[in-house]
Amino acid sequence: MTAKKGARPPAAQVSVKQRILDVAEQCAQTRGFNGFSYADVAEKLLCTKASLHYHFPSKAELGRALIERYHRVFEQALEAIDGRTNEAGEKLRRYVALYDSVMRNDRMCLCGMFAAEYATLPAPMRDELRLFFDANEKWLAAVLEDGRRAGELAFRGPAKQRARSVLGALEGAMLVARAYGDGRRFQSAAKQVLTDLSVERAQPS
Amino acid sequence: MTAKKGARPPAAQVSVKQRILDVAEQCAQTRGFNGFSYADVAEKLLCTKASLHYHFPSKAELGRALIERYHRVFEQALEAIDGRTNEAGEKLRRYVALYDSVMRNDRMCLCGMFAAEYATLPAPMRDELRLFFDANEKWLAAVLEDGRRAGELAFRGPAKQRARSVLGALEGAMLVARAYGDGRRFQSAAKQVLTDLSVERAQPS
DNA sequence: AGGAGTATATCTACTAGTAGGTTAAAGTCA
DNA sequence: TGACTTTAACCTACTAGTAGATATACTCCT
Repeated sequence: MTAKKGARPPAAQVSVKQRILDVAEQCAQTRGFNGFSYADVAEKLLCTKASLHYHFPSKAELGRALIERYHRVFEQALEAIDGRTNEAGEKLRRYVALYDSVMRNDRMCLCGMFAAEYATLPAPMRDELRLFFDANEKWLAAVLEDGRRAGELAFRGPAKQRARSVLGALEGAMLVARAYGDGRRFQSAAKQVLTDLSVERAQPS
Repeated sequence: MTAKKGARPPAAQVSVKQRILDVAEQCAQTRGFNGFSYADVAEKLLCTKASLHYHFPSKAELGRALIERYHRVFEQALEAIDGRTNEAGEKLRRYVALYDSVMRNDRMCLCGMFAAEYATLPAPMRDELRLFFDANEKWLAAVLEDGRRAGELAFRGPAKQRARSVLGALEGAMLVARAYGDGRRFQSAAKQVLTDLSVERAQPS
């Protein structure tokens, strides 16, 4: 342990919470919400369970905070994409790259993982989870609609529905790929999602 | 309980195991492998945990048996499809209907659920799980390849890769749809998967 | 036909370990 | 001093799994 006893400077308060979330997030993304415990996090952080309970009184609150932060960071990434390009195809490629970076860290999307455990989640986590998916679908639908209008993308039906199936396809590709420990499975599926949306459907693979 | 003590006729042995698997399967598909316990199953079956351990000594063995049976039943369903039609598009529609019936029972695909928990599963379950996905991909790839050759389906790249992305898209669509308790989300995504493969891409959705 | 023996199936009662969570005391620092 | 943070020690509930008793039924032997 780096410091065995006592308080840290108040400026460090944020940092401690962040580090707890960092470790809990890694656990949650690899093992699921029901697959890790306060004891697991405490061990990795070299602190006691009680200390964790000080910052996050209940596991439900910890889980809710995990989704909230994940959502926030993701939203910032989407804004960054919007600020970097106006081309729909490029936006989608960068969107997929976000998922790909998760896979490269040997993780599953936090919210995809939690979606599987949905029936066992406390209500606050469920609500927070849907907000994440809603935001993803909203952003995707806007990109798809703009891309179609600009002639950059081609697909049929409402953009909202397309957005949902794109999101589902990416989450599902991660899900299965992880059972094979093979990120290429995800990448291959992701590429097909993009190809299916592009006007010039010509890539041989 | 109908009979509190003692043995049942040997013919009942199979039936008891089946009933245990039935209940455990329902639990696993709704709550995940880490989301239910022997106690949960025992309560629903009106028997004791010890009785369950008699039939399935460890939870790992119970889980393995769950996947094995699920795989077997699924394989039979695929054979039934093969025996009923030779048209690739029709086969795919019936394949999707298998997933849809799972959703209609308010469940997630057993193996999709377990895939999320992959990192926490005992080795025998992991192996059994991959066999299920392998079999699905193999069947799908054959249908896709045949359908393309017959001019019934249109897609680019290796059929095997397409099969994987179709499987992933369906699993992912279930995953997310469950968070909204809305089977139509799955149905809409599934329809798009089929449309993307059909030669006459014309449905307005 | 009547046991004896064996296999099946279940029970009660228990173990060791882990889950999330609480308490009271104490350390640390502005 | 007083707010903040951490700790040791504990609690209750639950986890998978085990031990041993017991009830039933089938089979084989006399």
